[in-house]
Amino acid sequence: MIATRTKDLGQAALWFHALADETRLKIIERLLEGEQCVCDLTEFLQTGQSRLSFHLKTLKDAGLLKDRREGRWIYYSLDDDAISEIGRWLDSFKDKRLKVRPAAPCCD
Amino acid sequence: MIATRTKDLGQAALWFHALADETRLKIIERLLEGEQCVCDLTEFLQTGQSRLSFHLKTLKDAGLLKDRREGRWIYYSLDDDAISEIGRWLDSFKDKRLKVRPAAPCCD
DNA sequence: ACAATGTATCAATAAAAATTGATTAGTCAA
DNA sequence: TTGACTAATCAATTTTTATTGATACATTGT
Repeated sequence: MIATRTKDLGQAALWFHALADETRLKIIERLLEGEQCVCDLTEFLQTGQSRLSFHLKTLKDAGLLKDRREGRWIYYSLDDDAISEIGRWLDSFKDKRLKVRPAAPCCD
Repeated sequence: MIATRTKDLGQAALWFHALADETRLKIIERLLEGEQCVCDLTEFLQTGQSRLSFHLKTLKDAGLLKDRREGRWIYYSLDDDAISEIGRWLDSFKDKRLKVRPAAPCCD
């Protein structure tokens, strides 16, 4: 269904946009090791608090991260559901790759 | 090695940026079916020639597409090498996911 | 209640990316 | 050679994102 596919593409575009930044990829790479509090990430990334907060929000809004407060600290972690969804989406993409159609001539 | 990893992240960010747009994803989805000439893509996407050309260039610059001229037409296709590279990169990412470290307390 | 700490949010600005229309550059056919 | 056609590129503008510094909010310890 066109509508569904379009919606999927929109969602995928959001995911990819969130991933299209080196700082955010560093965050994710770090979170692969497990949950981290913002203060640790700040130190790890050597960046301003406000800037980090912005990127964390970007990732969270894209559904890639979860956060949880514990006392004054906030811990971020990867959202495993989203990660799997992305994996599934990419697989479905790969599937389409398989059915190659005969070369089309062009423009008519 | 840090330097290498950083370079990889930079490359990945470029890939993801190219993928972070619904129009470009539509192009790729279409190219999964095989090589297409620009005129076909124009019709398929129902968009302006200049705009399409911009997005094709974006994808090509990211190394995701190849093009080839045949007479007055230019055909675009997916660059399989790049696609595999992305796949491998994602797999290496997944691998890191496996070695989960014990939960760190926080900030000291 | 107050001060200190960790983090989000806001407002202003800067930087990057996308859109549009016009122009240019190849290719073909008459 | 001219004209028609396909597609890239350019310039101007608009839109979107990112950065920075300031401020606000929640939590904790005193």
